Amino acid sequence: MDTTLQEPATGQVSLAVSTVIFALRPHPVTDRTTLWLPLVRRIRQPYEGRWALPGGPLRPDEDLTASARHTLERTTGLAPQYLEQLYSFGAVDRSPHDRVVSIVYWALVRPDEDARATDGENVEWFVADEVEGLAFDHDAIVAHALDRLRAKITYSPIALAFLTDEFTLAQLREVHEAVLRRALDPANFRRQVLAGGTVVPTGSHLTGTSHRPPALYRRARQPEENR
Amino acid sequence: MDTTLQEPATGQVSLAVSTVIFALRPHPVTDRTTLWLPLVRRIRQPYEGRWALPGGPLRPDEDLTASARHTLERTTGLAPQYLEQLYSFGAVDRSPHDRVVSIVYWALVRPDEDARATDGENVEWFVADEVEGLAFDHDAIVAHALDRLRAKITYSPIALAFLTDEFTLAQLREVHEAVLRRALDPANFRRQVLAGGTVVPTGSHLTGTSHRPPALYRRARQPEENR
DNA sequence: GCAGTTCAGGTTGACCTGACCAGAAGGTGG
DNA sequence: CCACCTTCTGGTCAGGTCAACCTGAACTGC
Repeated sequence: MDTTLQEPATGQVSLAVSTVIFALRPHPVTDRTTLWLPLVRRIRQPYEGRWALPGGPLRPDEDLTASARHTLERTTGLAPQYLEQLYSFGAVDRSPHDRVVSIVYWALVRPDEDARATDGENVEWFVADEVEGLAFDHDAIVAHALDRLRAKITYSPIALAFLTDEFTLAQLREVHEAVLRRALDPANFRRQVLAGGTVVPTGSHLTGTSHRPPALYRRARQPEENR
Repeated sequence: MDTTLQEPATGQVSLAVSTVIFALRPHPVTDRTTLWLPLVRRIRQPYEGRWALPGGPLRPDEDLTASARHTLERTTGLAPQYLEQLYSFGAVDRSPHDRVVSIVYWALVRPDEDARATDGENVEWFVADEVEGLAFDHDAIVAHALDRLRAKITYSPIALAFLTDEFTLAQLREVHEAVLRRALDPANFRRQVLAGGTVVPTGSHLTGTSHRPPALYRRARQPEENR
């Protein structure tokens, strides 16, 4: 239960659900859009004062995803656009003095939601690739989530979860570039995305730019959502 | 805890570890090698008399993988060649009257081990694609495990976990064909496998066959094992 | 020695990918 | 109004991958 442990359930295994929440924001130094995630400062032993993934104990009347959703609501005030189970961590020594198995979810937050997000108590956002020294085995969990996100964005249209309903191909490409941390050829990217059939043009164009107005796109009827 | 539930821990969430164990055996009708898995007959309510995945409660002093290993030992008497976490299932209504979260692993067993396997009590093997009517949500879990196996065999050398140390490319191809349920071109398969660099020729050949003796291969130094 | 079977390697064409080029279509500043 | 800049959008081209097919090699059994 990591963040809100009450008493050490001696001899018993307790179950927690934690969530790695990703959003895209400009990097404080380079100003390039990068992955951020919210962490919660621990106010109890063990690891008091250290940063940890948001989470809490699983309530008996609550589904796993519902628990992850509550965590998201509590820390960011948001309903996630995308939520998926990541992995379950259960090494006997991952928490001192008690035995905690954590089922970890990961979520993607859209920037428009992110803007109106309200940070909960003791919540602070960090650049995902720069976090370290977290409580428990959460460093490894964050690394695992980053791996999964970077792997999945190459074969799945999850990048759309970072965008609003209408977007330009340049914005979609920017999401990919931020996640993969490398530049992509605009022309090739365009061809691949359109061939995939996951987005369709709306017909209208974005105006007010200081260059040729780009076409707007919308996600196609999503045949399969998750996994 | 699915198989060995003692008392309904009222108001509490209990944690079980179950394992989907795959082995290759000839199909009883077509005689083609296909995927089999062992199931355990439930001797208690709920679902008394129904078949279920082998598993048991997680002990406080036991890692998740260790628990899955014990399950494997108990039901088949074997140490698995390959063991990986599949998914965690935790819907509130997946078990009547009590709340059970199951962390599910999947394992691959080599045929030579399989041959000397001893089936535990109330254990019986079934053709993986034909099981249905299992206890709890185990039908869905088996389907999930099959999906994962079929997806992963296309981009990962896990097929080797179904083979002994030395093998011919035809045997390796037979594993792929059994899992994917379709024939593969021998020449193309050969090229892909050799290009992948996951197997190396031993130099010797298999003799005693009624045709040209095929070369024997061995798995290369495995750089990354799991995941 | 011949038939049958499987191994092992080669060829071909379709397709995908990344790198690159060039015109189109807007705004901006003089 | 016009040169210029930026980005969008479509096209080409070389290299690699993959499936389908073909052919010779090597062994056993009759």
